[in-house]
Amino acid sequence: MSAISERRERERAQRHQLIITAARELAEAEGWEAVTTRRLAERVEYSQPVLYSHFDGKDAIMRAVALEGFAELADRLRRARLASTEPSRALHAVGRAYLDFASEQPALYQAMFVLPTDVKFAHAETPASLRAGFDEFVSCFEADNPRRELFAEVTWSALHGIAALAKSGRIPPSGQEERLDLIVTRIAGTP
Amino acid sequence: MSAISERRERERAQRHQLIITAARELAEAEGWEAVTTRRLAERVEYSQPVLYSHFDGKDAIMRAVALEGFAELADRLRRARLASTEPSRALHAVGRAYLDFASEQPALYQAMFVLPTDVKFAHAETPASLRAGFDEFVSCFEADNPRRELFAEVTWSALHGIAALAKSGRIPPSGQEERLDLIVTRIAGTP
DNA sequence: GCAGGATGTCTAGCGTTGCTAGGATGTGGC
DNA sequence: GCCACATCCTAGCAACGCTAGACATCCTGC
Repeated sequence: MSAISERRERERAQRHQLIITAARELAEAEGWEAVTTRRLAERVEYSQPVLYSHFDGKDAIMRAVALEGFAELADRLRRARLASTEPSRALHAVGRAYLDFASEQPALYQAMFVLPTDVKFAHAETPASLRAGFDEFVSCFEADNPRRELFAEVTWSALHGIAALAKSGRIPPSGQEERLDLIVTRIAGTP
Repeated sequence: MSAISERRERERAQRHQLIITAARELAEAEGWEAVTTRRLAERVEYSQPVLYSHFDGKDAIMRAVALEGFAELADRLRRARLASTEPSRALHAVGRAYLDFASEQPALYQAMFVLPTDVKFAHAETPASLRAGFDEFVSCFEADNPRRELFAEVTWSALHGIAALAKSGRIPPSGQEERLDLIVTRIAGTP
């Protein structure tokens, strides 16, 4: 109520964000398997139990990181789509932005789309930013296409496939551009 | 050298396979996170250190399970391709066989294509069965298509994308058939 | 100004993980 | 029959996620 408790709440929110950022940086630097509650606590210069006063556990921290990623991804996809001069190239631009995001921040991408999660996808409780990111793909298809949601879903899935396989070393990371071209031209039907 | 040591070697090989099978069954029943060295040892009715006399650690066991999966998958894909009467439907048949494999044995699929691995893909040391599985996709495209390897790679990646996202609950598992249709018709170009 | 209560943080510890050292057991060869 | 060797198990290590309970600190009301 008082100014004091307001200040405390503010500090608490800052620390909350500090934990998320630290977890994200640590994961990006050394992978999620290196993100232990002990190391994370040391990094934010608090003891372990403090983490549990902010989050329900390690999974909840990863969830918070993923949510941050959804918002950033949606923003990048949106800007890529709007920046593409001709609409026929929009899907290509969005696809490249998606792949860039995945390769530039592999740990973040992993938390969002690979690791087990309880975030709801395609559901009433789906985070708005996640839905917004998906809608960027949908917007790349003609509004009168009754199957545009399906097209968007499959395009996204295909991009996820090459992103995931490239990250884990199962396909050479060098050919992503060629694969993107093929996916876009074949699925969007714009040769 | 003697018959006795031969028998011992035979028993050892049996136990080796027993460990792999037990790990696979346990993973399929309760997920890989439930496959601990203790539980696995209990299941094969030996003590923990015995596992380490056969494998270099838990990762090596998962690797052995994955290798078994590669052979089985290649076999299923091959039979699906050969069973399809018209060549134009071959890719569809192989794709469905791939998705069936992934959904019927999710833990096995995960060890093969999702979890971190040091198995070499698209490399000189690539296991023959893995290469054989990939070649089934390649064979679905015309031999005179100079980009058939790329087409196969992208088709496989797209199928992996929908398989992985469906398994982790990120797309509804119910629409796989529709997605398969779209991938095959758009990429193979056979409407 | 000072006691009382609430809030916040830490130390210490529990059960489990992957993995390993060293001792006990039992078999094979001379 | 005895020694040497191979095999296997008990016991333990460090690190993991997570939590209970003690300690300190700060705000409130008299």
